[in-house]
Amino acid sequence: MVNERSSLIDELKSRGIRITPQRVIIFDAIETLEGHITAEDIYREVEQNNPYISLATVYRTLELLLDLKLINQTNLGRGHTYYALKDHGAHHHLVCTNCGRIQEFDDILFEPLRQNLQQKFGFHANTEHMSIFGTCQDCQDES
Amino acid sequence: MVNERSSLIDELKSRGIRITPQRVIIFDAIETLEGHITAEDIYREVEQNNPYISLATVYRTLELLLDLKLINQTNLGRGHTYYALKDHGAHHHLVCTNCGRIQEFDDILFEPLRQNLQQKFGFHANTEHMSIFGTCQDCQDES
DNA sequence: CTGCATGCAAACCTTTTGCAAGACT
DNA sequence: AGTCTTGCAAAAGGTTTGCATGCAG
Repeated sequence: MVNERSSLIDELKSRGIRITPQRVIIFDAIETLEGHITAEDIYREVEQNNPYISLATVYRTLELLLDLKLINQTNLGRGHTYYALKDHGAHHHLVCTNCGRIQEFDDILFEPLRQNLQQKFGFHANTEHMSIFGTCQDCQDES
Repeated sequence: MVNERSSLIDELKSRGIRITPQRVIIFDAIETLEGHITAEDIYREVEQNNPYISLATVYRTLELLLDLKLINQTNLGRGHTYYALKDHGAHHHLVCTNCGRIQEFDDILFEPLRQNLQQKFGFHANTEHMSIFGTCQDCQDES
């Protein structure tokens, strides 16, 4: 019943954490969906393979992955929490507050600011997953 | 019953929007509290002057101010929505994910990144209210 | 006077939790 | 076998909404 495809599974196994069918299916869904997704997204994806996984299990699995620091958690908008695999690489998001579109940008652009914050405030910015709100090109053109 | 102190009131009046005692009190609270506050913060502040304003009215007033683009809305953590007056000046926040402390930093530090985003992606970053998560000096020293 | 705003309480939505039953190792 | 995980349903927390009443303009 255990599917070896997922790198998350190996990770859990190596830490001696129990592998269940539900977890395997949820991991698959997370890896299939990519990017930042909600618990609901995962639930809907999972339904296609196994209609009997409960939303509570999705949340509990996400919590597990958070504890293991294998995923990130972000609040991009109202009422929804978004999750993303960490090995997705250091990158940040430009969230258009008009159309909702999300673009990624590389961590390197963030480096100067990060250094400044470290120097001036002794603040160590978590550079793994930042979200910047604003207006994207298309929406600027429209107005 | 109308209190002229608030700049928000003038703003609403000039747009022909109805001024009510509740709105006046809520505006005062927002201006007194400053910074990013939750609906609950406002509600508690308001209680001191007038115990009979309902939470629903606070939310409806915040929605009104959002529509008029007089305030910003942000999600700093889980389950809470934060609001801030836009005229609070351009500044950003360093949120320590360890101790919860919030420091402000000036918009000028953000300028290089903003220019980069504009050039490379045509993305107009909303520079009014950014939050960066990380670890503050004190928490780094502890570990 | 008329329409918009308010208060109250119920509805909503997402997320969390208690508990008994079931599965992994 | 023993412990951890799941499902279900209920609870929780923040936010929104319907409706009758009340007030601003």
